[in-house]
Parts: sequence; structure tokens; C-alpha cells
Amino acid sequence: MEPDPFNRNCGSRQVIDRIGDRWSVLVVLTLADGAKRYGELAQRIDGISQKMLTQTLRGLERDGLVTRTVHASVPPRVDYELTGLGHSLVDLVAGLEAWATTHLGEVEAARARYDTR
Amino acid sequence: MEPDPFNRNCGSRQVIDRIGDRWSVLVVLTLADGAKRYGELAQRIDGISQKMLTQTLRGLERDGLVTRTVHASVPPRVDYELTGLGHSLVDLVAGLEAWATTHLGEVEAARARYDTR
DNA sequence: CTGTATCCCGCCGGATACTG
DNA sequence: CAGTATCCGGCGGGATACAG
Repeated sequence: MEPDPFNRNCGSRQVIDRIGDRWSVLVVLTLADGAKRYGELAQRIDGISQKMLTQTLRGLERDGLVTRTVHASVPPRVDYELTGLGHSLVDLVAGLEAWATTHLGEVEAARARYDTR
Repeated sequence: MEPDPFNRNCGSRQVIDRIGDRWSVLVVLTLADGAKRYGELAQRIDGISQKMLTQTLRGLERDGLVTRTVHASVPPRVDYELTGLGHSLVDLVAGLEAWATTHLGEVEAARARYDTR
């Protein structure tokens, strides 16, 4: 049987869910240009809570999109980096970001039109 | 100021959220090859509830991605179709679907590895 | 610095029933 | 057929406190 995201039981549905996750997209985007520390990620992704950042990173790590390397030092230092699989996603999510910024105006205009009637 | 999805107050963050919505992606994908009736959508998107389908369609309509046309007939017939803006998104979400199906195996393998240690 | 561990509230979203 | 209305359980996710 061929993968079909329209079938609720297919794993590809879950993969789409992960890609669709708002924080996952932003984390992948942030890691696109190289490894980052935990604190750097927290700082650059505005509005993410500590809990959600950790949770998102664990999910990405579990799915093989991100590696987590702990440096034995004091204070501790943890680096997160995209895997090959993770990098293969960058173009896609960058495309999403580009689309969002490009068409933001049109979407906002459409919303204004929709709301005032 | 330039659109920045990393800024929590920027509208592009909301646009990304909409794109990221699991049901929105599937609805756009379903409408990619032409207009569909409400019932057709409900049938093709396995697992979506009536409430979520309506809610998702309203959101997409509000954002100017989908048009809703009511035909005055008995029984009533309502068609949903992608707008030009909506079509500009199809390639992107189709890319997501392609990525999901292509790399499904790798992700599942990574998960199995992660869970058994 | 990089996390866990709770508490807890809001709202997402399914189930069900009703309407034009 | 294509919705709207309502109820409500589950959990996403923020705040806070604590640990290695």
C-alpha cells in the first residue's frame, strides 16, 4: 500500500503533522544556517516557552531531523544541528516562510474584506 | 519593518500557522485539481469531522485562499475552489506531501531507534 | 546553562442533535 | 445536502519552581 496522507492511519499523516507544527518550522528554519545552542534558539524564536522548545527539539530529534550533542563542560553546553534528513527539509520550510512574507499583504487584505461584511 | 516570522507579533507568524494547520494542508491539497463540493471534501479527507471541515473552510475563505459559491437549487449545492492565491500555495504543500511520503521510512526508522534505548 | 517536574487553564476538536 | 448549535473531555502549552 502506498503512503496516503488522506488515510488517517497512514504514517505520512503524522509526518505532515510534524512539518505543520508551528514551532518545528521555526526551529528548523533557525538551524538552517548551522548548529545552535539551546539558549540561542530560545532567544531567536520569540515567544516560545522553555517547555515547548525542549519538547519540539525532542520531537525533531526522535524523527531524525536534528542531532543533540552535549559538551562535558561547566557550565554545560548543548548544541543542536540539522541532520542530512533535516537539511532536506530546509528548502521546503524556507519556501513556506517566503510564501508567508510575500503574500502577507494579500492575506491581511482578504481578512479585512471578510471581516467587514 | 520587514516581515519576520520569528517576531511573535508579526502577521507572517499567523500565516505560517495557517499553512501549518493539518486540515488546511489536506483541504488545499484536495482542491488542487479543481473545485469540490462540501460532501466530496468530507469524503476524501479521512477522519475530519464536520465541524473541523467547516471551520477550516471558513478560515481558508477568510484568508482569501478559497472561494465558496452557493448554487440556488434543491438540494443545495456548495462548491469550494482555490483562488489564485490559493493556487500559489499548491506547489508548496504538494512539496510537503512529497517529502512526507518520500522520507516516511527514514522518519519511522529514526523513531524506532530513538524509542528503543 | 540546560534542562525536568508540576500545576492548571483555555481551547481544540469529536459527538450528537437540530435546521433551511 | 450543507450546514449551525451545544456539550464536554483531553491535552496543548504557559508559568513557576527546582535540579545537575
